[in-house]
Amino acid sequence: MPYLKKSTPEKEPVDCRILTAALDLFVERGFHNVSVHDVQKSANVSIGSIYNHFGGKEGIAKALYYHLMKEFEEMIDEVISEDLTSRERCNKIIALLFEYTETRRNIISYMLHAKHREFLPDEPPICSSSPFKAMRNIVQQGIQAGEIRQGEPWIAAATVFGGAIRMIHLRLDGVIKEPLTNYYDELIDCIWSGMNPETLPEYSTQRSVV
Amino acid sequence: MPYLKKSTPEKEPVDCRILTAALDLFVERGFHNVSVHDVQKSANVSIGSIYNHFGGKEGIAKALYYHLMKEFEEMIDEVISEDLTSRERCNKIIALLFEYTETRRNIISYMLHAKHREFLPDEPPICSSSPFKAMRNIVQQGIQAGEIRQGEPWIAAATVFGGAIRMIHLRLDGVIKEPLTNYYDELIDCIWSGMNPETLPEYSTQRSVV
DNA sequence: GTCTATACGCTGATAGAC
DNA sequence: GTCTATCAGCGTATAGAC
Repeated sequence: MPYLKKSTPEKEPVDCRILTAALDLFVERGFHNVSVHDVQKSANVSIGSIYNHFGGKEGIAKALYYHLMKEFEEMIDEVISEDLTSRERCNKIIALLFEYTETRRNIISYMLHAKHREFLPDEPPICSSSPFKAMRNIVQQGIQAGEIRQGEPWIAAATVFGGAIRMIHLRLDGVIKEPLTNYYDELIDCIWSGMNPETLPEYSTQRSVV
Repeated sequence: MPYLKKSTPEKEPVDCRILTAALDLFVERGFHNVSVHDVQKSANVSIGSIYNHFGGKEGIAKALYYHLMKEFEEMIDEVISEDLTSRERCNKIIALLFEYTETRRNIISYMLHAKHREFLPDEPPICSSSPFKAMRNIVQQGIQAGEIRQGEPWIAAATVFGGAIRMIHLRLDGVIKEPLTNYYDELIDCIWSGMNPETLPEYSTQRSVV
């Protein structure tokens, strides 16, 4: 399960050390509250080295963005490549996102806030980037296959993934105290069955669709 | 309908001019890419005046945050004070949020991203702030009243409001091109009925619950 | 209370030795 | 490719006149 592989910080190539150090610092203090010197110290590299590899602080942020985006995309692609229904694919993506929110907190945090922080002015917003497009495509295919209820594509995608993304935000902000994985089954059931009291909870019977 | 009242920029008291100018600049360029001089010029005030009123750039951001938070809270309180069911209250809040996303874009944007931008380090994250708590309370009451399906409070709140908030983000990022108000009815239906294809669309028959 | 002019620290970036 | 030393500019904040 090599989704979003973690780079071991010691004895990695220089550019990897820089990126991992920068990731942690950016997420903890925020991009603008981190100086190149901070990254340099934290990564045990010289300033010159940083400028040689990435051309500056913004260069680091961009490289980080592209790198994580690519891994995210690969994760989605792997889910797509498996033989699953569209609904199962949606569920699996949510399960993976929850899992990585717990185990790779900073990666998820950086990706979710990348555009809203003020670096990367020329980059397209993350929600229009290709992994998110792929997620919307999955929902689209589900609608065409009759697995997901008919409707406007944006609304469908937002309804399927909106609750999960919201919970990730709440968890990252420390508002939700328990691991997200505890909430997975019930959330999945809410997504598909809705919040109407007439719809009976089903999640106790259809556990672990993943 | 005085929710989140707009302050007319001309001939307002000085501190109001500063706040409205700062709001626009902060949202457009990002907090850290705006200097005090920028605010000063845009508001037609002197730097000294800014420091007299707010004590610095962070002071402006905080005052703005508290001011908007208070108005947001009043909006929620007004909805609560009306004689509505919990579900209608949820719907109305979503309708209002959509409306203000279209008409007061910068206010919504600032509030949504306030914590994720790097100012206000000591402030509690916005999702744990009182208006958001009030929204979760409404959901809770709906569950107790049997209007909303039983379940874990966080999941219930995230499912009810998550899709809407997600769409607001997509709209603010320019990914969704149409006004959000166009999507209101169908989204509401998805929230309560779920994405299961067996649930029939109802929104054509129960329009304008607000 | 409002303004202008000024100070000074920090930070991104470069030069040049090794 | 890596490092240290150094620079230049920006941006916050203050001092002090009005």
